[in-house]
Amino acid sequence: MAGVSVGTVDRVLHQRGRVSEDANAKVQEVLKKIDYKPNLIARSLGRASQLRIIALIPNPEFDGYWREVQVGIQQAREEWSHYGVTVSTCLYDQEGEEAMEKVALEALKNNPDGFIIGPIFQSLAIPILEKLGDRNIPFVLFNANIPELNPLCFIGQDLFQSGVLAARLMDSKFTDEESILAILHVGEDIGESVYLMDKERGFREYFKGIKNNSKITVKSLNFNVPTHSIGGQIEILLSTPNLRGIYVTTSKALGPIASVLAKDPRKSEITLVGYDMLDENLRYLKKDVITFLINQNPKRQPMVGISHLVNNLLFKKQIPRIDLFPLEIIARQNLDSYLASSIH
Amino acid sequence: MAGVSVGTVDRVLHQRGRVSEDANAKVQEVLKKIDYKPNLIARSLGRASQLRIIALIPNPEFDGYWREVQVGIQQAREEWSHYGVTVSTCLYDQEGEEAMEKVALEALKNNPDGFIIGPIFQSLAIPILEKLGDRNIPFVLFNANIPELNPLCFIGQDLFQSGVLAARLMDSKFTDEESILAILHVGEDIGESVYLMDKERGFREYFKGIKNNSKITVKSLNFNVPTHSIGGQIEILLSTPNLRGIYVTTSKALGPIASVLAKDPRKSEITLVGYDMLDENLRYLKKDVITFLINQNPKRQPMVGISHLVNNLLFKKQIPRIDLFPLEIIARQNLDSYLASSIH
DNA sequence: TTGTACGCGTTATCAA
DNA sequence: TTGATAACGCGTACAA
Repeated sequence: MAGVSVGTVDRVLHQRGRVSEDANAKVQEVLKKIDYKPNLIARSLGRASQLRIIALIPNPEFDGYWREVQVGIQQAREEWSHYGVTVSTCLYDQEGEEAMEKVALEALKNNPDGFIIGPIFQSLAIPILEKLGDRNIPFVLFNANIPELNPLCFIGQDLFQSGVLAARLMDSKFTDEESILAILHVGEDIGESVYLMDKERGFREYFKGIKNNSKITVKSLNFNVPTHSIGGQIEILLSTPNLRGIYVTTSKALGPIASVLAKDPRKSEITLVGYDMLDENLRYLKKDVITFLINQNPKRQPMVGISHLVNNLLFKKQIPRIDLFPLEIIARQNLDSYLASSIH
Repeated sequence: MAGVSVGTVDRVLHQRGRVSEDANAKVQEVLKKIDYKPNLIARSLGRASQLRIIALIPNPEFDGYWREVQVGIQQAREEWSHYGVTVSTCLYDQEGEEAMEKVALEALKNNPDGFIIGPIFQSLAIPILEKLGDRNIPFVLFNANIPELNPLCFIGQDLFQSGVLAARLMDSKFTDEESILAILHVGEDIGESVYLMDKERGFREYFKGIKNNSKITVKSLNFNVPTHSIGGQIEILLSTPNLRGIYVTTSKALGPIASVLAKDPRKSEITLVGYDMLDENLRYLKKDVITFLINQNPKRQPMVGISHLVNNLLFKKQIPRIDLFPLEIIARQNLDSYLASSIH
């Protein structure tokens, strides 16, 4: 249309230089006239280059949340395989042979094009992310953010607001009288997990704005012990008079807590709110022991993260710096609709 | 790899016949060995044919719900434009020059490859769908289903369960005492809209299973009048003693109802539950006049519908007969997270 | 500074 | 019944 060859058009499109003013102008004009949009699909066809992505997540052996994450990574792998993208998963342990740093260094040897990382131990993650920064390897974080190390993008949720929402869901008929509400941080080192504090702050904030807030007492507890041995501590908690609600800030150990509560005669008066649609949680949601779950979308977080990486690295698209997921409320009554839906 | 030409492989892949037993076997074997998956991208590149889709929806002039639907169609149009798919929107009125049948017949003249239809008047839609069936033109329905005419696929929600959920969300501290709950069907001819009755049945069902159900009375009302003149009727309703909740079964006219309720001194004791994140609804959700919204995803319904159509017609993929969306609960506290999220 | 030629995986057409 | 070949939109290598 501009009377020049495809080579010239290509040079104009990608500003590779070596184009005369004249040709440039003619091409630009046509581009505008036809509102040219590149066909990203065709682009990926004609490309020789492969994109190698490393997904670095904790070993999900005994953790339903991270097992879901792994499923999401697998789905992303299939989704992008036709574009010449490979995604390798690297699992790390909290310490020992397979510690985060060792695993990451090993992965770096194949010099990959980008990382997607779920960092659960901040202090251990930082040196790695700094190294990636030095070597100019882009990375996307999900689940927990470390904004100072400026990831290409962060995928997660607004944790403060998540706490506010949990509080709202607890504000039921039973919190009308004198009430005690417990916040439970289970199974994570609270020092490492700044993000759990955001949830707690949000939770407390909600009740500041409520009418009968003088009647409500919020207590927070850290249960940093092996999951299977918290039964005793829960029973002590349940003996608290006027206990009306329990907010468990991680998906971990919600099941064990629910199992103890299920046997308590006061279970119908105690609202239990936690996170994520893990099998064990769903069992207790169906029995009305868990009142509400807030879905953190463990499967979609890495999927979207990988999709952002590909869009940026392969298709040179702009991607958001932060992508916060909706805070999905799951009750017994809408659970099936979430399980059945294909868009999930 | 099989020692035959691409032409032969193509014939095997698409079972076009005219292939010798021998060649067929050799190709099949290789396909299995390499776990062949077709590259949909390349397929759409090398295809001459265009796919023409007609979206047939009511004129959204004064209806926020259907305006959202239109936005979704527009997004789908952009999404698929690079695959040689065109989507034309046809609007119909309830009657007159632009009645559903006339518009549909007009659209048929360009013999399109498929339809996506939001049928709001069952009786008017049936003859059209029958004609499509006769002419073997596939169609996807959304919003309301008419299973007898076997659409290629139906996109929507479980309406009975939607009613159950609405009831659950109303079961708050205020329904502890003697309570009256009102179901409002607004702005639709209830005879045409069987689906509203499903919501009502679900709503009533919930309270059958509840402890103090003897104290709860559920009333249903049809407000089939111009939206702007229902103010008076609402005020009469609000004067009902012990009114504790209002469930509006359509997204229409939730705003006007909320605006009346907002001025009522008892607003904090009356739970108002309705549908969809329309601007007007969000205003009242933020003011705590509307307690919960259930999101029907007016934007995504047509998007997914069109995507199913394309996958089936262009890529010959299997698609579900029914695709039910999750029943998303929107409260003031998680509203922003839904508005901000890119995955929505 | 510009143009040509090829390849990506697939479909479609035509000749053998 | 089979195979050769052009085309789709793009990136890239190389020749002019």
